[in-house]
Amino acid sequence: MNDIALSPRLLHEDATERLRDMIVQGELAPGAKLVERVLCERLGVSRTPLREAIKRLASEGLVALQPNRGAIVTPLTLATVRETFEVMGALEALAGQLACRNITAAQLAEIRALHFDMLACHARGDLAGYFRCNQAIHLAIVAASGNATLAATYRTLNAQVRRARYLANLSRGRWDQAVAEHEEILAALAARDGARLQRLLSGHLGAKMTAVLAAVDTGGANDGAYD
Amino acid sequence: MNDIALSPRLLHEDATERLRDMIVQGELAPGAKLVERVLCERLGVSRTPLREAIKRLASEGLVALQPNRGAIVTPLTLATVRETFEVMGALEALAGQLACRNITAAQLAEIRALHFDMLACHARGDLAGYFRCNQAIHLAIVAASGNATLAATYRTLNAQVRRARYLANLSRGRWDQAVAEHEEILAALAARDGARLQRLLSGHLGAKMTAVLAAVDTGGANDGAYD
DNA sequence: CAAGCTCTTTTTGTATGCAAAATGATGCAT
DNA sequence: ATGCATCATTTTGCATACAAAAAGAGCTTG
Repeated sequence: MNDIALSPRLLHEDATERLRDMIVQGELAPGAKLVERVLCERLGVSRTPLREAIKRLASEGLVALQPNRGAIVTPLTLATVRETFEVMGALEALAGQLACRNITAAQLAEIRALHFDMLACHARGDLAGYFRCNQAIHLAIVAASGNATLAATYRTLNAQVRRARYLANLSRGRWDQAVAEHEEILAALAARDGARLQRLLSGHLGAKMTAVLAAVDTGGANDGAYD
Repeated sequence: MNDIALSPRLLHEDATERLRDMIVQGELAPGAKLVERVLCERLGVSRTPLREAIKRLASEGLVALQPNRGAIVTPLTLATVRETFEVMGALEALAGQLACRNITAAQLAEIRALHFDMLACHARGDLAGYFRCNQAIHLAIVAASGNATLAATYRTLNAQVRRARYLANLSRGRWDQAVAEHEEILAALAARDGARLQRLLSGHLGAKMTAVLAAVDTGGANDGAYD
């Protein structure tokens, strides 16, 4: 009858997700050593699934393996953040172009709804909520491209950028600017203007990168990851 | 004295590489089931490092995990091949743009040398050699971008495309065309004409995709993966 | 003969044990 | 004290043992 089998959660998958979250949220700081015994206790699994999780995260670039010396959380350098933004910019530009061809009315409506949610958060000064909406919009555009490989690649790189969020905050000026950029992005998408959307997304990502780099560089109170 | 320690090869890294090669070269066909005991014998390792290797390849997209039912080699569908080409096209375009800014004289000289090697293979009708040179050129351009994240992402996706090589061959007409395109690419790179290089690489990848898709679709004797 | 049931075998997922490498502590000589 | 050799401890890497799930064989029943 009930074929909606709750997928039998495997320990190593669970461990992978939780460990990834711990890294993205900065609970495990960049450069921190991953001591197997400690993480086993914290996650309540044995070393075998934990080690499998670590190997997966290594392939995602969140963890660096050190032969015979375990693993560390990948350090977040200015160079890698800039590199990641460059690649994500190209991917989002492509996604925008494809989305203009492939997006459905329902998908566009959902993005528009998320856009207004985002405006509401901005008006209230709710930065955390704004961040969630913003992420959802970008992921929705990427999903609307209809290219699953693109979406998967984007998500993997995005994890790297999200880590920066916990190192810096967002200036009011940059925040306002980001919202204005989103207005234009939505308009271009609704008009199915692929070339324009591509330019806007590229510029948007570039500005975001500049903000994040400046924030990270000054060890400062700025977080471009919100826009 | 001798600190040049020959890196102590770890079994799981070795297993990862060999398993990846087996998949890329089609020794393990798309959709094939990965039976742990069999692979352990073939690779001469126990299940622990083998399973770690499988997890890594899962994150690279070469393997699909099936909870409680092991893993299979990711099927190669037309859709995923097309998707992968689309993403790689965007990445190469970005790489070309960056390479025009960052490439060193030595790097350019090496690419030029590879280009002539490639012409030699083409003249001799040495398809395998041509393929090697061609891959080396594209990887060198990506490397010359100076963006390591871009290079790593590119390599991961490239593994997917290389699998198609073992499903199809390359027509003479397409081969000649590809060589002509490479002439233009080299010229644009030497002239540091980023915009033009971007267009050329995009078009080149697009043509390659068309060739591969046609070849794969007809189950045919065509292999765009060579160009 | 098809469909379903039970029992066996195989395969996967996880925990644990053991050996090698790395880390840290102790003592010694300078 | 400082540098360094030696030894104990810890940690990693790998193999294996055990349990649960899936796959398969053979029987039964409609």
